[in-house]
Amino acid sequence: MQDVAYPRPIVTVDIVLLTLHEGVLSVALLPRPTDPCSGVSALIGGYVHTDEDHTADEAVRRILKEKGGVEHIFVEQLQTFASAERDPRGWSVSIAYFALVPEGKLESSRSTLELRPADSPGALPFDHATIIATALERVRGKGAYSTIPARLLPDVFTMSELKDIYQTVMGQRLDQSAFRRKVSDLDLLEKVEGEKRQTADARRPTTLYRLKEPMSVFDRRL
Amino acid sequence: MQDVAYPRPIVTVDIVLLTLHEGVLSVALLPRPTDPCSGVSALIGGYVHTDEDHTADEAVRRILKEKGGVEHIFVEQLQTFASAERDPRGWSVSIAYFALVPEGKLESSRSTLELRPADSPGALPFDHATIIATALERVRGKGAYSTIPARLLPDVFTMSELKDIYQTVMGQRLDQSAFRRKVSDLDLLEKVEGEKRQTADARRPTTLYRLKEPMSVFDRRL
DNA sequence: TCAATAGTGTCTTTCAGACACTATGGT
DNA sequence: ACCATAGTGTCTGAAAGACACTATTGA
Repeated sequence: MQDVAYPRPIVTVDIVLLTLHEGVLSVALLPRPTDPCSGVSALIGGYVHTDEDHTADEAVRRILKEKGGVEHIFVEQLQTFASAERDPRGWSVSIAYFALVPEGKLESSRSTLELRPADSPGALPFDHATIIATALERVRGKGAYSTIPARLLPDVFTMSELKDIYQTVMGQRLDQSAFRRKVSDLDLLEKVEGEKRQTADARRPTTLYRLKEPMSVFDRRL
Repeated sequence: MQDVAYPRPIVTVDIVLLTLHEGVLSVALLPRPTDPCSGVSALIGGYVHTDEDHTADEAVRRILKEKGGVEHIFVEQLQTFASAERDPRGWSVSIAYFALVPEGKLESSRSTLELRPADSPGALPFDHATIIATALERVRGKGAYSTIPARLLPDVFTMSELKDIYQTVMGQRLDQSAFRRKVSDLDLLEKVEGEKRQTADARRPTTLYRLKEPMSVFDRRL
């Protein structure tokens, strides 16, 4: 590490905030307030504030709270996109993250956020379309081997809802019986007392569950 | 993205260059030429040269060639480490990569590089120990589901050597029969004509193979 | 009692792991 | 002929996927 002569690149974080909207895995976008592509919908993101953010993760949590109105949600680093061409302002580094939020938690900020299907978000500035595609790939790839998809559900949910979320995220049908078997073998859930029926069209009451661990990875697939 | 007032962080890339040395998965280190921790062994890395490197990947390839004397090897982005504390120079971003190289390709630069067991690299400056641990985790986690470990072998190798590499990387014994079956099911290899025996102590001559694709990922484990 | 989901049981196929076996050719 | 490695065949158990079956209760 010699030469400190090189100009420092711009450093931002960008967040692919995913939620389930009308049964479709969707990404939350925000109109850009400033400068390049002002007013155009783009990923939630911003500069790292070197005075207040100790880490990039903290910058992400701050930005999610300030600009997205959400906190205490699942966040994971995705990949870093760094090149001379991705931003008209010059050499830039985007430390990209993805985050999952149950739709309910977005209610307060629904007026400012724009939800688009994550599969086909339409045209986006910079390389944001690529970042979203990468996030989807990660979520789908890791989904079957982790409790990540469950982070799109509220804290308490039914077994069917859990199965449905996995089906939606993975984009494939799952067998109910096998799903139950695997979930209980893996010992991921704990029952919530005071069981009651949830979905309007269920006749028989359903057991409600909650995740035991905030997040777990396994090597069997669900 | 408002406020451009915030000072820009330092941006570097750091590379966990792994190879097999005396049967042990090892990491290649380089004495730091300058400033903080000058002379101390650390990961191969450097500043992004915003004038000549178009992307972070290019910076990595340049640095591997300049400082490690290797090129045309497997490289993959690992994770980005970014915080106010990881470097005494201030808020810094390290875009970390890992790379795999067959030991033979290191010969020319063996005099400058220091090889240490990747599992226990000893004390290292900054957060480099954490970066190495993260790289190992990735290589081991992804190893069983990809041809990544094969990148530690020369282009041409025997089935036994391939199995041995997987065993070493994964740190567990594999069944010869099952390994052969899976590798041939997955259709990863092509035979190399002019087969000959390689390892000194083999009686019967062995078929030599080469990877069909530069890199592939599957969802069965080897 | 019927509709609709909750939840269980079982069969078949596939794969992993273990291990015994045969094949080869340099020494 | 020996023997260490190359390479094959087979058995067992676990898990995946498919699907039929029973259970429950509001309407």
